[in-house]
Amino acid sequence: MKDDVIEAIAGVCKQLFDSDVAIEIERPDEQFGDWACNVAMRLAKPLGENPRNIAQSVAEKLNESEMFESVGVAGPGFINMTLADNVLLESLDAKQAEPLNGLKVLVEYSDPNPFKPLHAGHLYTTLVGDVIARLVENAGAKTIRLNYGGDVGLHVAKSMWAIVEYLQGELPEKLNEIPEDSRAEWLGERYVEGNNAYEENETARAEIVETNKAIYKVQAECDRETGFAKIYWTCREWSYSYFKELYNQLEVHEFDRFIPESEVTQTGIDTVQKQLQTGVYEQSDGAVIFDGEKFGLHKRVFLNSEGLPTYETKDVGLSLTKWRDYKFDESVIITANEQAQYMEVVIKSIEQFEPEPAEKTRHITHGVLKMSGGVKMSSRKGNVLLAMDMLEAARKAGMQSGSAKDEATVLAALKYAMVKNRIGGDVVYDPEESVAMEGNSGPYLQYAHARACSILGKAKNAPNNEFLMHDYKLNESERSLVRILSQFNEVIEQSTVELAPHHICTYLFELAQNFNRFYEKNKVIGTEQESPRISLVGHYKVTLEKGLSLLGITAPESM
RNA sequence: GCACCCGUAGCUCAGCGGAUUAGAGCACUGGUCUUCGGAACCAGGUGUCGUAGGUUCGAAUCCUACCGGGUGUACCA
Repeated sequence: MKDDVIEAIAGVCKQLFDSDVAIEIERPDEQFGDWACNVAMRLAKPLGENPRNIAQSVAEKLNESEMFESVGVAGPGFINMTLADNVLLESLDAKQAEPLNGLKVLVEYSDPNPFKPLHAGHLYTTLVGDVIARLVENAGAKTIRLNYGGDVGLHVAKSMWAIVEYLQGELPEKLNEIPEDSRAEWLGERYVEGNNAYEENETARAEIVETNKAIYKVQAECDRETGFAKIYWTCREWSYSYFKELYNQLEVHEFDRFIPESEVTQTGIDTVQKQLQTGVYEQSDGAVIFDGEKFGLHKRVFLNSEGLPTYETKDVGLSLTKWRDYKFDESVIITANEQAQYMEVVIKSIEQFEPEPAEKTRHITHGVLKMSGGVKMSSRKGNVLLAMDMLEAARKAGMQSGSAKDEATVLAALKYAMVKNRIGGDVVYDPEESVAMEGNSGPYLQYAHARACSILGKAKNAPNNEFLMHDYKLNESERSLVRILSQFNEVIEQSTVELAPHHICTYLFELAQNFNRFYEKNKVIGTEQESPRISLVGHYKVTLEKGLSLLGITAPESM
């Protein structure tokens, strides 16, 4: 429909002014019509004519078309178009575009580290990533969900050191004493101990550095026999089980692949050493670095003076592993803001010797999740808000308010609160507000859906567009609903292109409000207009459901 | 110091070149009130769009400087 409108305007401009200007149209305020165009202002200069006069002649020409109910001129020279009802109604059946059809897109997100607590930020990044992956998949891409995590490295060493201290030796059998349901918590406590020891105690620090090397050795030798190795593998498994437990509870899409750091480390090291010969990386103070300053970026260490790989090198290994295994068309990586400039350096370095994957990588960064009330979360301290705590906070708020008693509603509340803001800024999470029945919330939308279902359940006939197509004269609130329904595909497309799911939230909320207005004014069941209105309600129901599903939110028929 | 992100109503945010009235939600005040599920609808008003310049027919939106907050800036991630 949008293309038809553009074509019509372009035709008129050609005819009237012999002009080939690119036509752009936008959705204006409802009071101005369905579409608005600013060509007149753009043509004013080249034609040396008053924009309002130009607009006037274009509008007159457009008015001859049956496509429009009316075309007018307003303000400095806007051409405002109101579509004929039947054109608007037909547009509801337009197929959704699949801008990524046939492409292979990797989406990496969540990325928790084994041996470390799953904090609230992981929950946020997981939900954001899940929605982005859904968007990409919906756009027709072959979508591969990746989850990368550090099963080697200093943070693991800190935990392993504290675990061995706790067990009073490399005694894997003593792990059996840890109750199954408190393993994750127990591991989290060990990480905090190890981390504190590393910062406060020099002896411990030295031991942890040794432990770090020992872990690399376990990996290199595929050691599964020594006590130390057994502890490592067991606790690593505990971590992964716990991640999956959280994902299950959040009802996010399954990952196609978990890529542990250990799997890509060697590729990274080999690559960095090879490119050290070519001069991409260079020696400096005993370390191997990439001098990003040549590109206006930072200098970064890739191999430290101990010869061990840093995260940079592992990310090089990860990128090349992705490229080798998938030959993707696009690779999306979702992390917190703090990694923005770091990632630029890593990608810039890869670009020097393997430009294709580097250019096809898109890094999206999000802000920090905060709890309302201003409790900050520091990943270094032990007293952080954990992912499960947040889920619990949502559940508790749901119970207390009585509005979100079941899990479906709690998840809707939590997920919606996480994605309704533009990605990038910090997010302040307020459990009570998220669970609220009023306002811009997940439960509000679920209710708006259930309400429509209730009407549909009472109808004599199933929704059928035939009834709408036969020159049905829409009243004001009906037309308003049709109008916003017709915008769905554009909103999805915009969200997909920008990878900005919050647009969908804004849209769905407006849609639901619009429907509620329609609902107030128009009785459906048992009226003369029952059939066409049922079709309208049916359309609305499907649209809302589709939109929610893109956000990973269920749309129950009743609540 | 340098780099990146952010500063819009009391609070949480959308808008990111256009329409002499800058929008939502929450909170606050009234009303609709036996409704196809009132978890709804309607009506009320708040803003130097961080500050100051600049570009433009037109700026919350683009540019520059400054102020304020956050993050990053070599062996953590």
